[in-house]
Amino acid sequence: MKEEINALKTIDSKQFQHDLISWFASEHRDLPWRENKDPYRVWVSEIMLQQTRVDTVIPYFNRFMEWFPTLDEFAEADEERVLKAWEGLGYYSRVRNLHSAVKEVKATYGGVVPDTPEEIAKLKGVGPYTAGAILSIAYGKPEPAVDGNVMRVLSRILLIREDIAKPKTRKTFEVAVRALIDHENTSFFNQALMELGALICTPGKPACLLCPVQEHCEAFKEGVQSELPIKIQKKKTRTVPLVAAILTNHKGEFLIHKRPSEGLLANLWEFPNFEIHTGLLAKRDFFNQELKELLGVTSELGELLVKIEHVFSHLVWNVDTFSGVIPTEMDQNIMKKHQFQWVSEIDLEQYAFPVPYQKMMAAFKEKNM
DNA sequence: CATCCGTGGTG
DNA sequence: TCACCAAGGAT
Repeated sequence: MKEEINALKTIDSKQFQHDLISWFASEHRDLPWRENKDPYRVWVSEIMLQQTRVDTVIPYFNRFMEWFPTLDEFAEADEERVLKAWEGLGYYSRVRNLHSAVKEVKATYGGVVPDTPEEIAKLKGVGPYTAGAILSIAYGKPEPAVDGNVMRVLSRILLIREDIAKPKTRKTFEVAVRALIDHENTSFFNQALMELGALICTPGKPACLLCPVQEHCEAFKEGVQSELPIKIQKKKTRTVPLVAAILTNHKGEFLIHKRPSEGLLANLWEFPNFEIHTGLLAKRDFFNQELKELLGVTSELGELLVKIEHVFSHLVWNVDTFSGVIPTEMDQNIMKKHQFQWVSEIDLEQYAFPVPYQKMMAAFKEKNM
């Protein structure tokens, strides 16, 4: 059963384009990635903005462009620096995929971001939204860039009641955008839809009285704007108990561990920690049992340093964190094999740590001050 | 298609 | 306090 978008038959698309783009031209925010149309800058900004607020992205984007001003320079950057640029932003596979894709662009396309849907869609981390965003914003191609904003805005304007949580629903909105998009200004049109969603047509109570396309909006006519979009999703987060320790040696160096290359927080660094799968032992004893089994050494742990609860999108960590020392020498081969390193306090700054471990270190420094 | 993948802001 | 969210993509 194919849903039909009835409102597409009656909407005045030319007038809609004009009202929307005129509003955007005068009311848009001055954001750093809007300084020019450099496809590389557009690309980086779109990846950063995935599931992430504008205010959060701005400082990261500015620093990223200082560190890696051009596509070529980013392609040559080393992995550790790349992860450091993303530290704290979350969804770290975004930047690993971006780095991989940029290297691909340099190698295959001479450093020029491709401008066709077929080529750009092949790049790692570039899905339907990002492909459309780069093509329309940087290259003026009439491609839809359907994100959460666009689905919310158009679900109201066109009275589309499909569940936007379902993957196939995006296709319905792509059809709508193709029917409405201004071929003379694809960049402003797509950005304006998103800007409208961010500033006026917001999730809770949209500011319809300020809306430049109010007269085109079916939901406003019916007074049902707050009921749209339809979105049903379930949420079941499991809680994972962990025990962690900030461990130092006689030189005052810290023991850190590089996480696996796949899965949660891939390739980032952490302090030694273990998931608790038995309640039989005291947490401190459990930690030492696991550490002994893994690295062949025993730590001397102090009192509990801090309890940390960290909420991810799909799970919760409960981490009991200790501080302690490892008084004995450790086998270099075992350390290397399991991706452990001793690093000085100064050198810790070179490594990318996810937020929960930053909290642990903050507590450690507070206590030892 | 459902699940995995971060973080900080908000009512 | 807590559910919901914010310019999604990979598997």
